[in-house]
Amino acid sequence: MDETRTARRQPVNAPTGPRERYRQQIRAEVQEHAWNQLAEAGVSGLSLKAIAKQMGVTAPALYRYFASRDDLLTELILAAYRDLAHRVEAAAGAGGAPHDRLTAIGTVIREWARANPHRYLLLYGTPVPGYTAPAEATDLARRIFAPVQDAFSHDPDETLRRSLTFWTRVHGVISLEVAGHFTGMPFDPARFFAAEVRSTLTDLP
Amino acid sequence: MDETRTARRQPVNAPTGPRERYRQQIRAEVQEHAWNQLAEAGVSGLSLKAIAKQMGVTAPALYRYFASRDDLLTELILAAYRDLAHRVEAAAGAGGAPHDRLTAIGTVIREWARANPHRYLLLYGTPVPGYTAPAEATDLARRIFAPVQDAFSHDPDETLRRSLTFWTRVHGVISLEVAGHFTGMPFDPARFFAAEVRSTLTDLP
DNA sequence: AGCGATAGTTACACCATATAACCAAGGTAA
DNA sequence: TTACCTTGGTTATATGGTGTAACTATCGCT
Repeated sequence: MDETRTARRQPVNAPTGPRERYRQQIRAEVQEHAWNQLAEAGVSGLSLKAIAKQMGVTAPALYRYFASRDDLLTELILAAYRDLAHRVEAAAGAGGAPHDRLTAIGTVIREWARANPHRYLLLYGTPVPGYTAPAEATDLARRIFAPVQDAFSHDPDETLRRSLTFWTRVHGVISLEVAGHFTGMPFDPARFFAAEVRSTLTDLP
Repeated sequence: MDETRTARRQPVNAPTGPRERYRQQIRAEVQEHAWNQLAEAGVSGLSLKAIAKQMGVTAPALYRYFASRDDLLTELILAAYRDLAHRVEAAAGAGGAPHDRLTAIGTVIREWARANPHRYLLLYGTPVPGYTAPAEATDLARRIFAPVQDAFSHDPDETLRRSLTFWTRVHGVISLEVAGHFTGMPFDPARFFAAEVRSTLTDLP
């Protein structure tokens, strides 16, 4: 292996040439189109061929950038996890009393889910058939859950139970809402969600 | 139209000849195989061709029984709704105090969901892309929700709020559990679910 | 200036849905 | 009982998806 020659001029982990820049740009463009397809046709409607057509290239060309359709899907999932994790951490990091932080966390999750229903359902909805999440996905899932646990850390014996309660209740409302199971029902999901978070926090000391 | 001739001997709405019996039998057999495929490969792995192969016929033959893959899926969804509706109604119909009925309802839903995760996620998970539920589906969904509302009917002003709270909390735990989001976490989902139902009922007078 | 890696192409194998046209058989009625 | 015709099955085909192989052109780099 003559890696030494390249390694001498480049720190190996930063392969940033014009080619690599172009590559990342194409990858980003593919993911952009993929999100649109996902929003319109769902995960089963995600088609590399259709994306290729929209980009004006043939389908096999995209296999230079993503090993498979599942590979693209994995990257989309990881990107969604990262996005949500950042927002949750930002909401929690703003400080304040634990209950205020939790309210902020719940709010930011719901708003993110409403803005990107397909993204939320991609993470917490029906799992894809034989797909197994990569390690980074579970790491990110933990990072999203961690601020909740942190806010309940004053009583270590009850931290997990309270965190789970908060999570499952928040998810219960959001998932049914973004899946459209509230349509036609005479109530305001936003008010209901706020009330649910509030009552959860007062019931969980 | 010469419908009069056939209508004279048969009451039209009961077409029960040898042909019709065979037809229903084949339809049932297809749905049987479909459930297995659904359990193994998810909704996107449901393949008419594969079912046909398992049944020893060619794929186009099945189009005599189901107009399309979506049509088959619709029937599966309706069958799942009917099954769950029957069980919930049975659990609620057993009588007892409202809180006992609600506990029975929650338990039966969770057990049904754990026994048929794909069925539960088919009803309450990520909705299929362009698919719109038929009227009977929404009717059945209401029938499942009705016993909950009935158990909270003592205070009409609060019935909907309490019913929604019960539903979203039950769904929050079950959906995350059957989607596998609890795997690796150090707690017992059954105990947690029971505690969540109990605390919900004591918090909702 | 020229070498070599890389992005794109076409061609193909495979699988899926769905339709059309055709054939065989079984139920039904005279 | 026989003749009809409805119905279930077939093959052939159009369409569209994933993914691989082989080839070509071009662009970056030395």
